[in-house]
Amino acid sequence: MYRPRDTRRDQLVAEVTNDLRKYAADAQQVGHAFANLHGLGPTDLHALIAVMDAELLGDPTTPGRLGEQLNLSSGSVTALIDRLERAGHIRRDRDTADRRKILLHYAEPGAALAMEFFQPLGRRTDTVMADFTDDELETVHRFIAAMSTSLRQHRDAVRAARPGTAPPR
Amino acid sequence: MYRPRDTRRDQLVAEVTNDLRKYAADAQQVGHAFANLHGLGPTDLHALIAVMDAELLGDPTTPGRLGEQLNLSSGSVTALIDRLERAGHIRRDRDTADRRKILLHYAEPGAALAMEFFQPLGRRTDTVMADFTDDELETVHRFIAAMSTSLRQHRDAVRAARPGTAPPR
DNA sequence: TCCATGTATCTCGAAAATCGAGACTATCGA
DNA sequence: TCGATAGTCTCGATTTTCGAGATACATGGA
Repeated sequence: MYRPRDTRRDQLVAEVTNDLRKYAADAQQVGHAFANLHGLGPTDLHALIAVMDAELLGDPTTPGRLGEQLNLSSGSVTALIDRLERAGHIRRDRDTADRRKILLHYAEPGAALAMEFFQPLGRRTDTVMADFTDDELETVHRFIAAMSTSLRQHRDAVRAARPGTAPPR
Repeated sequence: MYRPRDTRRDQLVAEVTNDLRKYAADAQQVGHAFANLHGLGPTDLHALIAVMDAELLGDPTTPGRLGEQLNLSSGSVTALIDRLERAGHIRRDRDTADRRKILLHYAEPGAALAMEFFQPLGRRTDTVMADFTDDELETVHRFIAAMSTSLRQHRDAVRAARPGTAPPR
């Protein structure tokens, strides 16, 4: 079978694949920088992001869900939350509806630090986006969203094949 | 000053920003799935990715560089490499040019597992890319590369602002 | 050549994070 | 009300990481 190589198409696919890997690595580095600045371990960083994400979506996490996301045992989650609460990054609130649950909220000292850290980054990314037309951003949106979907499908397929890990909820 | 809200533009920017965050989170989940499948901790996973990346670029890492990337002390790096070597994922080779250095290579049992895991994902992403024209992929490439650059600039700016070492955990 | 200095990795004891089974409390359905 | 279940926490054991030396090789100058 004939497989054309070195076409523009091949090169583009390779470049985009590479871009994605590099982007993920760079994002991680930025996270690391933030964590180091505030004396946080890698787990603490991921936890903060998860808590913030959930709160932005209007659906605060609980220790249980956090543990699933980060693949931590319940004991580790308790220790983790203790740490973050002691450091002033998050706050525990009991759910008024189901009083077994604890809702995790971003607390003030930490939120302010995060703002200070990420605001300059936001300005940079705004500048980048200014170089793209609406239609181009639409294309980017379509692409990344589709890639995300692929990732999730792959993850679910893998989990289904080996029922060792927690299935999706 | 008048700031238009809810324009298509605003919505696009918000969507893309959200896409990027979600993509990073999904990629992380996939990594987690792989790690769980093979009994690897989060550090081990990052280390494997770094080793593989470096090798693909034709410039194998060393324990020292790995420690910098993962923010690990030299002692932890040694333990980490011991672990991965014992599990058959990587291999130590002494550099013939500078015999103080150790070059880290992907070893066979681990490489095969990674292939098996990621090949289906590659097929999925190929399918996604097939839905985009060359020009669209070019746009995506330009966008992600520019975003990566922003991330690195931000990271460097932050590092420059706070020289010296990270505060203690 | 020889020595001083610097770089790269490893050793080892102490500290920290994580695990996992069990306890405790709250909720929900019968 | 009672039993089953869900969500979180406690605590001892295990794993991972830290960080200060120790060791080995490299490099440059006297």
